[in-house]
Amino acid sequence: MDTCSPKQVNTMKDLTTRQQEILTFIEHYEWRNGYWPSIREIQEKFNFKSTNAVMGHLRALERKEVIERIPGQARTFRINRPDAPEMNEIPEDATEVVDIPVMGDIAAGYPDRVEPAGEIGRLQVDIASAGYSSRRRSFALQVRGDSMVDAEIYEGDMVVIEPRDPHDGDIVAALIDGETTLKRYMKKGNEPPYLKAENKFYPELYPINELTVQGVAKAVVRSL
Amino acid sequence: MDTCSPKQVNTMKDLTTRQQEILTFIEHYEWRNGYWPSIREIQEKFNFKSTNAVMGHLRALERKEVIERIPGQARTFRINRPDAPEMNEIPEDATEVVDIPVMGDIAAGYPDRVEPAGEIGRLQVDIASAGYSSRRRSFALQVRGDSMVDAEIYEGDMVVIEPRDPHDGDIVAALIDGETTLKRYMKKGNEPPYLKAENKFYPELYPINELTVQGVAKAVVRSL
DNA sequence: TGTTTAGGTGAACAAGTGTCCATTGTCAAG
DNA sequence: CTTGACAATGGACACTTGTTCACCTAAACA
Repeated sequence: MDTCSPKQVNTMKDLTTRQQEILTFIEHYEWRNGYWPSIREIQEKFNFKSTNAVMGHLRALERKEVIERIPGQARTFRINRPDAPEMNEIPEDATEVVDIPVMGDIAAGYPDRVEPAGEIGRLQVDIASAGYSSRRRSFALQVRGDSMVDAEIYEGDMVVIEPRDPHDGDIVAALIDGETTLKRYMKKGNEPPYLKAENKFYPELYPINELTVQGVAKAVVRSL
Repeated sequence: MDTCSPKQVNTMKDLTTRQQEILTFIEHYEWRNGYWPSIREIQEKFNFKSTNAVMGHLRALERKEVIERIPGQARTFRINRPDAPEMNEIPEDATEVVDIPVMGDIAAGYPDRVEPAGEIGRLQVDIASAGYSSRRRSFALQVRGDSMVDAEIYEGDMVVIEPRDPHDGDIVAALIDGETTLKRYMKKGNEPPYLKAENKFYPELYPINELTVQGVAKAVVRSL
């Protein structure tokens, strides 16, 4: 796909060739090893004399929102792949399928406290059709409550959730009053974020803390 | 070696309950976060007062060849799952899964006359979650138009269609004016059946003949 | 000509993190 | 009773690793 065109045509966004190389290495490393590289491993791969060379590129990638990192913690990358194709442009290899556990009884806790046996089923959605970006981590929830009817999500729907930090406008799975419900995540500028129900009969605002948001909704599946 | 105790039946191999818990946590953590936990994060999760409690269990898991680790390196796990399903294949405990072609340009003809090459993608939904009843010949459609907004089905949604005779109240894929749209199939008693758009701005009734109805909608999938 | 941006060097620090030692306790098997 | 596997405490050490500060080069830009 990406042939070496003379122009500075980057695969995604406005990544520099170097930045793209770094990103590719990180992705490949994880693919091969199952865990992420350390800064110094990246340094070594590119024969940098200083770890700060790597740091600079990572900072750039973070600024361009291509990757996410947990400050101070080793080997913790997250890659934001905007390669989730639009509905109409499903690639040829779209048969790639992800197996998603349906966490039915999630209300009492967080996903990582839910026993695997707690699944009420499994949902299989191919990457393209569900807007899947990372093949791990995601799970599905069955919607309880009517807090999102104004966003056309109804009780009983299955929502594919990808655990990641939300951005303004995302629909998120939020733990409120011990129950996981869907809310719209709103964050304007430097103001504190808040959650908003898409139902005119619900209170507009909800309190939010670090533990509230469990993930971002990527797709809806409804049985008729 | 093998102490054939009558009880203590562990999920896999001969893992202790505690070891199984640790393993499960590690797997869950990675599945949720995309990277592996540190020793101290495991310690914290289980309220151990010492990291060495974790070390003991990890050593045991390594000895039993359930996990692998790279000595001295942070957050580098490998999990040997003898039952690990391939990325694309469906685990045994999953409900039956159907592979559905997404027929994008279906308006001009009937589903069974459409070439497989006409697919714009594939959708994989398991039977339970999509209310799938028959695995034959089903296909998916991307909704164009707003004829079903009052039934909470919107433009861009993917609808799983099962070709069969409709019953009263079913949502059907109907060929009207050379385009496939969704309509509600109505048949009361001995009266002739008719189709009804679930949009108050559309005409209520549509003509119907044998060839009009292409199938019955079984599920909706929507990307967010 | 000064300024910005990308890319990089070098060195040092501090927090994150894996590892190890010595000890305690429980419980089932021999 | 002894032995060994399992479980856990407590503290300490040293390597791994992310981070930062100061400084450099080159190209692009206005």
